[in-house]
Amino acid sequence: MNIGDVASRSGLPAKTIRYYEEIGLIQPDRTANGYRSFCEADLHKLAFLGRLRALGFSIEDCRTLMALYEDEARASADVKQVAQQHLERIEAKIQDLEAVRATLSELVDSCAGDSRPDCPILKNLSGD
Amino acid sequence: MNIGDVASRSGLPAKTIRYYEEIGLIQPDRTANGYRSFCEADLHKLAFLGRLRALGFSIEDCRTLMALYEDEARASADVKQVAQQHLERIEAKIQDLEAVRATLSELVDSCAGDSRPDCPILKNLSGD
DNA sequence: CCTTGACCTTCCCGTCACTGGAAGCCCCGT
DNA sequence: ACGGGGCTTCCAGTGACGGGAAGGTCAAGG
Repeated sequence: MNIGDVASRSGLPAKTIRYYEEIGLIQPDRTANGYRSFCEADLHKLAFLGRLRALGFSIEDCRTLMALYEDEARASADVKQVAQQHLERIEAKIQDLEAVRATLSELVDSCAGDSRPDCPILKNLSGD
Repeated sequence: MNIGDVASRSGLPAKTIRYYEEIGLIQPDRTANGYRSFCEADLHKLAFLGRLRALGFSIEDCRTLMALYEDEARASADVKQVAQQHLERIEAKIQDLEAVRATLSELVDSCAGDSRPDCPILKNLSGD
């Protein structure tokens, strides 16, 4: 398979696949003409990476999880720990965003939103 | 005031303040020796920017809001629109993160997290 | 008067995970 | 033989800074 094939089959852009090779997440073969040559296992890995990234795992987490994925002697506890930590980061981020949403929501509601210049949003944010 | 003073009084790092000058958000004076010289209005603007950034507004939004803040003839509707759009982006992001949280949470719960290699997390994410 | 140390300046590189684009090779169909 | 699409590498840019180097400036202490 050429890169275009794995790109369409994995849903990842070709650019991203080249980048993943560059940083060592995958090691596709090369044909005589210099083209990358992907096997089914490569495709499988790329799909795996795509799902990890869609869940917001960092590239470093992906590297760790990929190593665990390929390690037949892994302990599931190691996988769980990475996922758990990521879950905690996600939950913290949700909390932050909810605080922002609450503040913004109040500000938006407090503003008439008409043609007059008086604006409680600016008033509040500029320090009263 | 030198940059160190406004940094500690605004809570923004000096690096950030220089950056804000570089991109035109503020225009502090200079003294004869080349040092930036900030007035109270500059400090006020920086505090304003700090609050906007803490709410997650982009620099471009900050630029717009700063212009509206300085425009005595603004319409509050323009301010409200910027805030409203940002609120919508925040809400969309919260939704995304909550979907991720739900998925991750299920995965984490499904994994025994012991010394054995069997891992529903990897199984699920690698495509069953 | 000299030095020390804290402050200031600019400049350049690094972050993270790509994305866009240029220049050039390769392969297939007509 | 040629045109068009796909492939290659390399370089630059993204957003919003942060780290650190090299060097100028200022106030206080010896």
